[in-house]
Amino acid sequence: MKILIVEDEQGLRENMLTYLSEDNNICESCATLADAIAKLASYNYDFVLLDIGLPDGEGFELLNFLKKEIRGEAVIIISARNSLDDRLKGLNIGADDYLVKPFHLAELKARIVAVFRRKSTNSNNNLVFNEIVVNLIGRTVFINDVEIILTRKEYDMLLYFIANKGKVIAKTALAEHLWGDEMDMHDNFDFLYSHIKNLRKKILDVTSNDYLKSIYGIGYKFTDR
Amino acid sequence: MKILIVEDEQGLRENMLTYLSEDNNICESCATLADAIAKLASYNYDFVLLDIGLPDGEGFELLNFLKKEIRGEAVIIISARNSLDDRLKGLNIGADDYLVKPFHLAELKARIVAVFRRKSTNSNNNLVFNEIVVNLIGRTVFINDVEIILTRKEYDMLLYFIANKGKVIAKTALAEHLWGDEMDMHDNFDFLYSHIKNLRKKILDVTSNDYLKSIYGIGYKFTDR
DNA sequence: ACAAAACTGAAGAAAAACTGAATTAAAGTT
DNA sequence: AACTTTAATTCAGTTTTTCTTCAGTTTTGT
Repeated sequence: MKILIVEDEQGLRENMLTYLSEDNNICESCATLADAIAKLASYNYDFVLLDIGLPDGEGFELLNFLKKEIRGEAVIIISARNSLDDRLKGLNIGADDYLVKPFHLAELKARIVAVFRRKSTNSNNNLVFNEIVVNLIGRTVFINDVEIILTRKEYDMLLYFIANKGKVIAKTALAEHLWGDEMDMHDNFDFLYSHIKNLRKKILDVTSNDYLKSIYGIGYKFTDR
Repeated sequence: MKILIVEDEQGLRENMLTYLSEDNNICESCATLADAIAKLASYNYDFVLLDIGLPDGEGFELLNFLKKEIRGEAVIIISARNSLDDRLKGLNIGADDYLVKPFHLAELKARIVAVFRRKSTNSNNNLVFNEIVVNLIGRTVFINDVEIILTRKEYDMLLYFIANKGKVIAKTALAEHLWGDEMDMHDNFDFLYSHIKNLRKKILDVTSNDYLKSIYGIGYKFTDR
């Protein structure tokens, strides 16, 4: 999962960054609204963890920005304020959840999983696409009730594909989602090809359906037809 | 937004009706399953706010009805029951959100907006021209429900044609759109002809209508007559 | 009927994608 | 901390797909 942390309290920010990164998420962080908007303009994230009280404005402004652009990022508001008004304001503008400081990092993690699950429309902790079942909690994948063992990158890739099933995903977008902005892939997608190949093989070993379609010159599409 | 409120508690029903109507929604209400089904049969709504405990049955039945009919209405369940089982049941059958009584009307409103946003974000972006349907998200093209597979140039071309349907498009304009201004095509349009030919063939294979008309000396026109 | 424009199929060139194996890096163990 | 195991990345060679070119054919407007 690719997460942007917007929080000006340095200690908390770094704690979140460390904690969530340990869980194999691609995390980036910043401390101001301006930085956040800059990052959101250039990259796609699955999640934005958004503090309300920021040095250069209220987090709500960012929420408005995302709403106007009709973006897909899930937003969890993090705030010391617990009034009903603030909660409603956040939810009205389009936040997916609201977390009041102080909180346990474990709870943050649980909420991230819950929101992601809800966004993907299904009920329990599983993300399902035909015979493919991804368990978000255990990071396990079952296909036709056979577990397939995936590496980190393969798992993240599959999750991204299933979350975007049916959509064409550009190689650049995929690479960016998996590696963040640190990766400089000047026309070289060898590392991507390599993981794609391995994931594809593992899926094909237990399925006759080639879900992972290549779109020549563009990227990939995960679909059943 | 057109909203149907299904709730047997008179006080709550009228409160919701008043509150949501103030917000420029068209609201109608009823108190029984039977009435709700009658209304849904005759009118289209954007939203159904559905109480579970009704005098003549459980709201879940209505949910099943809607699901079987594959209707587009968003459903928010309203219930005094807060058990995980009930929540899951509702969400599994296809509700979009679940609200536990008692609740603030402001929160109801926030959820309606949130669900609407989620729904409209997920809706696919299609470009349609007669029997030709181009799905921009999936980068697919269906003609009479048959998928035709296009290369990059062909797809871009078709998109440009449909975006400019009925208009005459000069070859130079088309070439510039597909290759940019760096292409030096001094009177030689062979490369264009080649792609035109291929696209035309793929369309003609599944249609009897020759959409792609040549305008001698000028270019092309994409039209159905 | 003529010349210009448009079309066609096939072939070669180019770009993109894939593969297996080797190397390097990271994670996990004792 | 040294060692083992696993995963990620790089690389060179191969295959696939698409793009472009070209020579010959057909259509079009005058």
